[in-house]
Amino acid sequence: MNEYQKIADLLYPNVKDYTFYLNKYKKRENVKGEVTRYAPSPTGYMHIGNFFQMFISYNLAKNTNGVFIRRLEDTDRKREKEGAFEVIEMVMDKFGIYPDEYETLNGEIKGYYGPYIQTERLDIYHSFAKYLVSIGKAFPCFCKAFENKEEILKDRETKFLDNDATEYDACRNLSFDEVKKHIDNGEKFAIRLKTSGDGIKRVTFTDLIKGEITANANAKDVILVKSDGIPPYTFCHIIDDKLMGVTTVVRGEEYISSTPVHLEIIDALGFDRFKYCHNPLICKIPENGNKRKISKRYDPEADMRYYFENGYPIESVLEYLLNLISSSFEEWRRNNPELSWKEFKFGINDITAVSPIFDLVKLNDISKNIISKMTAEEVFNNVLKWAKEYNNSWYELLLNNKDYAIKMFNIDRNIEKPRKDIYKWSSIPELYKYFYDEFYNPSSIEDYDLPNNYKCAKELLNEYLTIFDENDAKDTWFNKIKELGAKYGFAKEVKEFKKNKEAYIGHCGDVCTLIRVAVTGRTQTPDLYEILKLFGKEKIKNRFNKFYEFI
RNA sequence: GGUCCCAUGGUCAAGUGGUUAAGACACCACCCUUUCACGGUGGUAACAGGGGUUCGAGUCCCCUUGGGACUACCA
Repeated sequence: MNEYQKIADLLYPNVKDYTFYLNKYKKRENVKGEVTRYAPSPTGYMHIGNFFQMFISYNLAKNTNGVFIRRLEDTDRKREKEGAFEVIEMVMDKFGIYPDEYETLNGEIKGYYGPYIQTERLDIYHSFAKYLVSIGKAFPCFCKAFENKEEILKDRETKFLDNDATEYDACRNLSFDEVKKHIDNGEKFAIRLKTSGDGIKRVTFTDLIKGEITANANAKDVILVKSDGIPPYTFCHIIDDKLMGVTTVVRGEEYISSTPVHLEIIDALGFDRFKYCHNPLICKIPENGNKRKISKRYDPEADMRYYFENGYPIESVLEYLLNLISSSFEEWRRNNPELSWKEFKFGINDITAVSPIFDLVKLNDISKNIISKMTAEEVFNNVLKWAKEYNNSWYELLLNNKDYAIKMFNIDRNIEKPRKDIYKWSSIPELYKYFYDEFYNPSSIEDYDLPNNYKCAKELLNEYLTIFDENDAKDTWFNKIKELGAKYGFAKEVKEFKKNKEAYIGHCGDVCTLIRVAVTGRTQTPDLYEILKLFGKEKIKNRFNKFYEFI
C-alpha cells in the first residue's frame, strides 16, 4: 500500500469502493435521445432564468426522445431557504413540466438512478473522493475556510494584485504522518483536487451553443469535499451526471468559466466528458442603460410566482420563452396556429447565443393571441382557477352564475376576428366588472365627452326602451337605433354626418355611445348588441333609471 | 487585474461572401368601423468603430470600443 492509499484509508475507513457505484448504476441501454437534467438548489424561490434553463433542458430531452431528470442540489446548507424546493415542485407542476426521474421532499422517488437529492448521496461522493486521494489526485486540507463574503472579497483583491495563474494549497504535499497527526488531533479536513495545471496549459471544449471554446486550464487546488463532509456543486454534479447517465449538461452561461475545473475533475476520475449547452442569461435594461441579469430583487417578473399571481396562462409564458429560445418558433406558430407548443421541435442549433432582454410587452402580445383563441368555457375555467386563489369576491361572483359569466366571456369571442384585450386573468375584474350590477357605477353624463345629445338623452333612452326587442337580429337592432336617432336629430349614416355637420347634432354612432354609457357606465366596451341581448330589457331599464340620476 | 462569452432598428430577430438588409412586438399615419378592439395598407427605425482578406464583407480575420459572466469550503 502506497502513501496515497494509506492516507485515503485513514480519511475514509468505512467507505465502499467507487467501483461499486460504477457497477450499480448501469448505462441506459434503451435510451437513444439526450439525457438531460434540471438541478436546482433550494437557495431561493424559482427564478425565470432558472426556469428558462430548465425548459431548454426539458425540451432537449423531449425533442430527442430522451430522459429528463430533476435532481435537488441541496449541498449548501448555509444558504438554503425553507420552502424553496416546494416552490420549484409547485411551479413545474403547474406548468405541466414533469420530469421522467425525480424525488420529492416527501420521499417519492421515480427512476432507478436515485436518490435524486444530493445530501442523500454523500457516501457516493466520499467513495470517489477517496479514490482520487488514493491515486494522488486529491488530498486532505486542514486550512481554515473563510468565514464570510467580506473575507473572500478582501482575499480576491490581493489575488488580483499579483495575478498568479496558479493556486496551490499549502496542504497539497502533506505526508501520511503529518495527515495522521492532524486527524489524531481531531481536526476536520476538506478534500482538495491536486491540480496538474501550471497556469500555462489551455483546454478546449465544445459548447453546443457557442461552439468551440478554449480557455486557461484549471490551475487551482479546488475544494472537492468541504470540511462539513459535503462536497460542493463542482464535485457532486460530475459524479451524479456520470452515474445518472446524463449526456448533455444544460446550464446557464455563468458556468462557462468554471468548465475547465470540471473538465480536470472529470479527467481525473477517468470519466468521459459530457456535452455542454450553456444557455444565455435573461437580462433587463435598467435606467442606466446597461444590460444586466434579470433579478428577483429588482424585477418582480423574475420570480415565477409573478405569473401565477397575475394570472398569465401557462402557455403564454412557455411560448414567450420558446420564442426567446428559438428564433424559428414564431414562424412555426404562424404556420401552425392550432397546434400545441409541445409539437414544436427545435434543434440545439436554433438556440440563440445572445442574452435576450425580457420584454413584458411581447409576452403580453403572445398572451393576448393565446387567450383570444380560447372558448368562453376555457376562459371561464381559467379565470375561476385564478380567482379561487387570488380574488375571492370574483370567485364567488363567477361561480354564482356560471351561465351568465360564460355568455359574458363569449362576447366578441368565437368569431373570425376575436377581440384581443385580455392578456392576464387579473385584468378581468377591471375589464368586466360593469356586467355585474354591484359594479355598475356611471358618473355624470358630462364626464363622457358626448356630443350635445345629452340634452335629449332621457327622452331618447326612454323611447329606446319601448322599441328594444332582445330577439331582434343585429341588422334590425341597428336599424331601429338609426331610425330612433333620426327622430332626435342624429344622422343615420356617419358619412352623411361628416358631409353636413351643421344639419345634425350627431350620428348613429353617438346614439350607440349614449346607450352604451347608460347601460355600462363606459364609452368603451365589447359589442353593444351582444351586451344588450345578454342583459335583457329589465336590466337595461334598471340601469337607465339609475343613469337618469346623473343627467 | 485576469480569463471567457456576446455585438443587425427601442425589443426579439432572419441572414452561413453578391438581398431594394426579411419578419414579429412596440410606435406613428391612413383605411375599415356604432365605441373599443380586431383586421388591412403604409411609414419611422439597424449591420458599434477602424483596419485587413476578396472583384465583392452584415457575413471571414485582426484591433478598438461597448456590454455581460466568472474569478468561494455558493450554485
